[in-house]
Amino acid sequence: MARHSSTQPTEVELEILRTLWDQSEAAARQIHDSISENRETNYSTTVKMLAVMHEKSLVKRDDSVRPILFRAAASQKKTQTKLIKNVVQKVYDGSVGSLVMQALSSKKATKEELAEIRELIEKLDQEQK
Amino acid sequence: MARHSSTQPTEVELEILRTLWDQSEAAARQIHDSISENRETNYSTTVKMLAVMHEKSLVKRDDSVRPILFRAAASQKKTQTKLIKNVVQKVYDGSVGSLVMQALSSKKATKEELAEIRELIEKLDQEQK
DNA sequence: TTGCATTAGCGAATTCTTTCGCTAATATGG
DNA sequence: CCATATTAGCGAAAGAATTCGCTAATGCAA
Repeated sequence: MARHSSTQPTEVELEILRTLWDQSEAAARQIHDSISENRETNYSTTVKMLAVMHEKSLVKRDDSVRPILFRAAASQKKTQTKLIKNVVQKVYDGSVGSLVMQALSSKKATKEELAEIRELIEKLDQEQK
Repeated sequence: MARHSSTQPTEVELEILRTLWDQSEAAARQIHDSISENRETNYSTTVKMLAVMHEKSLVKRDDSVRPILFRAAASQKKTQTKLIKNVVQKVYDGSVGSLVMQALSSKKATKEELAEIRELIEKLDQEQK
């Protein structure tokens, strides 16, 4: 039955989740309109994906109301963390440092971001002592 | 024909690429042995994957020698960069800073890594001035 | 209520990835 | 050179992810 235990969201699923994180709660129609901005797709498809995602417990649905409302089952942060861990594992052999280095040098972060990161590093440095 | 223009390697393809980056050049057999450590799979499958990857131009092959030797078509760094950009785009709305912050705080980097990162930040800071 | 529009659900088709059996080609040791 | 093992290639099947047509259910406005 629950054939998808440790469910990494797929491409389309992620797009749907993104709009849900944005809107916190939405009906199929809104979700569809939202992802339609990037991806040419059919309302039916969106509805189906929502069904699939509900199967996988990626979304929760409130069908006590019409139209049915959807929410992301996991927070954006949690999901991101999982995805990152996955990438780090898959392409950086588990070395977060490498990922960070490369991310930083390949695409510039803003000044503010850099400052923030620097602070974080101070803190981490302390902890490690 | 070339139906895969901007080809993100898939799961298995990545594993194969990883061993190629490691060994720089290898025959199907070696590659197979290498990925067999993690993934239960068949020699035929590996050979087929190599064919597919050649189709997609993910690997180059030298068939002037026997056994045929394979190389990754793109460097590890280039591929990693693409993958990161992709993730950043998909899950962080293009904000490298967010990715870095989260990566750093979710999984600890080593002391050395932190030092390195700190240095990099100094440099980036300078450049931005 | 009735008719029309929107929402929901389902099964089947499509596309992409991964798998493998089977055969052919090539190398190797005796 | 022959027998046997290893390597290469191919097509088809199995598995996912994504798509959509069609129908059913529900809502809404006249």
